[in-house]
Amino acid sequence: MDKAKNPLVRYFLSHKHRVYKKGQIILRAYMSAPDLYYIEKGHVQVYTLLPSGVQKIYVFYKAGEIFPIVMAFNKINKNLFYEAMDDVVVYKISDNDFLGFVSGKPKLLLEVIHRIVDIHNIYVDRVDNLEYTNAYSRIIARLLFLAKRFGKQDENTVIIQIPVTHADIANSIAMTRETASREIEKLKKKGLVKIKNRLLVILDTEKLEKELNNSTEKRYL
Amino acid sequence: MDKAKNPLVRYFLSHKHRVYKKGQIILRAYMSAPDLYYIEKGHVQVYTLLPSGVQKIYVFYKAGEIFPIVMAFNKINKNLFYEAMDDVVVYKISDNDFLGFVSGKPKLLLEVIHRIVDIHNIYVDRVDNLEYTNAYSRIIARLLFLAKRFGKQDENTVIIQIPVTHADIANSIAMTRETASREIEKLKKKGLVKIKNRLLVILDTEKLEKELNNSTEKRYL
DNA sequence: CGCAAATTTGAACATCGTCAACTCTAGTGG
DNA sequence: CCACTAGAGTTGACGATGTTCAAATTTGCG
Repeated sequence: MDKAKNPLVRYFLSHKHRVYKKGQIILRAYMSAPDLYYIEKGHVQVYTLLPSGVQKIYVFYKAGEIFPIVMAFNKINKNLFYEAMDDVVVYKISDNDFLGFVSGKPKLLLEVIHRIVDIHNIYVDRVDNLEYTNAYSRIIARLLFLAKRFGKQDENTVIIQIPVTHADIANSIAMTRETASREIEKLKKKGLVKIKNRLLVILDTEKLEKELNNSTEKRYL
Repeated sequence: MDKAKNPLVRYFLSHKHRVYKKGQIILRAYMSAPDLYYIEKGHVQVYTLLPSGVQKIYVFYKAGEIFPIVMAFNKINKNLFYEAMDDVVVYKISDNDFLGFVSGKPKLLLEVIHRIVDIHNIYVDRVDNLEYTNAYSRIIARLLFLAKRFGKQDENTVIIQIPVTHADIANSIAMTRETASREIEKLKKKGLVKIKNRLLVILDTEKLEKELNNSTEKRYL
């Protein structure tokens, strides 16, 4: 997505920017038609808070993405928190401004479609992920997903460039922190992943994919 | 969605219709740009086949819906089967015809957005559903979802008007058929659901929602 | 009526959640 | 530069829950 040439992004960039620090809530969407944000820098996590105080994480967003773009076209409202995961810079516009800007413009509407489809693909992946019934497979699937979405090639390893804790991972795949910890430990011992500078590193993506297939053999093969 | 007034649906209807019987595969999407179908009558289930032969069900579609609309805008391809669940009538157009027809037309593009968002909402629900860690909650959440999407009010009960087996339900929420059976049995004994004409009937939606809250108390309250 | 599909049930076993205690790490301030 | 602290991660024991496999039973359709 070339920012300079993209009218939708340019429209966001023509507004005032805002800066958030790790842990700050950028948006709490509980009513309809919340403002829309373009992420210039950093990562944002979306979660709902269960009565227990446990976070149920839906998605991680990264620079270049717009949220919550689906809500601009949705009647359904959920009580969601959008929280900065590191230093974040966003540009904000109102739901009305956004709809006004794209309305009647086929090219922009097509871009909106593609952006919604991108987010939809993330959810399809989530469903695939959550359908694995054993914790080991779920963790591997999650790591492969994070690598695909946030990974940076570094020689023949992939560094997952997003500051996620074990708790974050666990909260996003219906698992406890302890189990996530234990399963990641297994992967470390097998030489499939490691930690470097507080970031997860996948040492061999192909091997990890094979491990995922093997781990589901009992049930699925 | 008023068919007579809807240009997109009218466009589908101007093509030849096709009829399928229960169990027939309408579409097998494994390459890009598959044809698009408008469902005039009946239900269609989408699944992938795991190496074991087990079905992993993604979605159930009903009359008035278009599939696979997201694929028209997607680079990602999955090996999906679209199978008739009962007598189905569809109208088919090619991916190219579809894109040609909507391109440059803001009103149609907006309708496409809304249709994609509707499907997206189903997946969001799926994720919510799968995040429940105990089988009982997962079953209840699934039944409430099916009731919302396929339910017909009948006095003060809701009949789920789609021919799903226990295996179908189980395959869509990462559970074995046996467990689904046992959990549904619990619900029957509690007088929350029953079977009528091979269809699931929810006797009291509010009570069932309360039951869902109670069943998650330990973990979430 | 008979068959195939769908469902039910039981018992043994594996997995994961729970709880509690402990260790490690990075960042803070003296 | 070190001590302190809060957050993050690790580990073990135990029990609850769901899977597995096998067998019996029910259901609906031709």
